[in-house]
Amino acid sequence: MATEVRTRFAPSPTGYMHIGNLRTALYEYLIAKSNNGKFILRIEDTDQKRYVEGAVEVIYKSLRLAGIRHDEGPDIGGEYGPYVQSQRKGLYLDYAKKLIDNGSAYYCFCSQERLTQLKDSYEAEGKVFRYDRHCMNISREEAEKKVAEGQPYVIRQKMPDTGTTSFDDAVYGTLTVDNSVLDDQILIKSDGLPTYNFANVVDDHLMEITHVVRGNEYLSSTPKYNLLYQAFGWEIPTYIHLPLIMKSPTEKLSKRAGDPSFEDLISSGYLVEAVVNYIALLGWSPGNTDEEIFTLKELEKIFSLEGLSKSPAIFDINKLNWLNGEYIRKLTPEEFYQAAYPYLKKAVKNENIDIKKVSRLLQARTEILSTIPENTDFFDTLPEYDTSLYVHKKMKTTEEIALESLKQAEKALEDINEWNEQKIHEVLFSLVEKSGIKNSQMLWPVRTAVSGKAVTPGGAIEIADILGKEETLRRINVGIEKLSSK
RNA sequence: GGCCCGUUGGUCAAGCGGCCUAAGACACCGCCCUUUCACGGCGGCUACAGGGGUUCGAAUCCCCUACGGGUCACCA
Repeated sequence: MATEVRTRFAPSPTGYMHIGNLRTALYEYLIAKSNNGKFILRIEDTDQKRYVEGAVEVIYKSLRLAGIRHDEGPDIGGEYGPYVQSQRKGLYLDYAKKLIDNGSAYYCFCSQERLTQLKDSYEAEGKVFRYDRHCMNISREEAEKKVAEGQPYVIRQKMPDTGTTSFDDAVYGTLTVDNSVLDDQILIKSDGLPTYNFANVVDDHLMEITHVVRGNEYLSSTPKYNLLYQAFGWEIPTYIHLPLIMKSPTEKLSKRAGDPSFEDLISSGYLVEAVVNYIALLGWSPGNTDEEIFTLKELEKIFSLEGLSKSPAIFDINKLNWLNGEYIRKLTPEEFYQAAYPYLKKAVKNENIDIKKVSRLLQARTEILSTIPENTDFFDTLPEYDTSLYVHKKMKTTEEIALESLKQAEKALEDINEWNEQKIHEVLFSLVEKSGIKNSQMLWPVRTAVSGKAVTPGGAIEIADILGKEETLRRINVGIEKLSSK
């Protein structure tokens, strides 16, 4: 059997699911699934200084929420565990030693101070920093003696002095760099833990990862990875570097700048499916089709590497809004009601209001759930408004006409026994017919009176129905008084 | 700054040498529907960064320039 495709999402637990990270996870998942492969979750917590309480839970939660299910991971196990790097600590040192054995790495005892000085002097000369290999020629015996004595040390990768290193990337093609720009990077830190770069290579190999998918900020460190694979004699995986997600042409999307995380988007009224769909389209295109609404299941079928783009994509909230609206309209009324309920409850506390009816009015008019309270608060309390609201050119209304219409409406509405949309409709329209005015000359004033707003979800009749007879008449009366006192 | 990558309308993008006087979507603007708003329908607006090649022919290939980004840690 051909080797199974295995991808991995390897976040470091920072307590925050960045949109870019989520997209990386999504693509990794999709690459695996579109090839009937496996998607693995591995936690990269080799930086102890950055440890954040509960951060791993955020990762689980976000992935679960997004519907991105891993086949192996710390929480569910698998044949290649453990899946947390800090729990694999012992293993990296042994691998680093193998590299020392074959001459691809060496011990280094340089102090932070020396390194800092070195860096400063390079900087002063305007040169790029490269470790000066001060420790490279320490003999193996001497080095091991120092280690045995307990001297702090790191292990560095020995880069070739001359020549070039090339690697293939599935989206960027073949890339070549001069070896002279490669720094003898640290593999094992003085705390004994591996650096990200080293742990990554070792774990990806051990976990038989076939496709290494990551953000394009890793593009320039990839030659070092290749050299590491070669030094071990391991098979080089397929590299897939993803273009960045930007907030503007010149700024990255970032937490520090206050850009929303996945959870932020969800809690501000975006639907999970819409967000997932949207980010799938940031940096990837399904190709020659006009379709752009896809479920995760559909994406699992159609995703392909060819659609990956090389250039950065700007996160466009407008398009997300639209897509979210599309998803909202696709919900059944009941599903929408469930989703809208918490937002409705924020604005509409009056028990007499049938929020289910409000919900029905809202579904076609809502793009982001969080806008619901501001659009429905008038059901609870009639806002203060100016009589100029009654004047609308296109509706052909003036304050005089409005006053007259409201007076007629009030009288006619009072006679309704069975208060429902149909009845209200009949009454109001017969009024229109009787007085020979335009529909709008009756309905605009009524809508204005019952809502106190220029824009509302639903029209006069729907709102009156929801408000109930008593409240409707009360509000119409308020309107009459406002207009009469002018 | 060195190295690496990128550049189709405001945004996401199709396009892989002739089908391109360049798709589709979002946004924006207009019209229609309509009791407001929305939904829906119809239409409009804007793009191959610039310059050189290669070729019968270039958005597509090559080079240069400009601009943007990434990266140069005992962070990931």
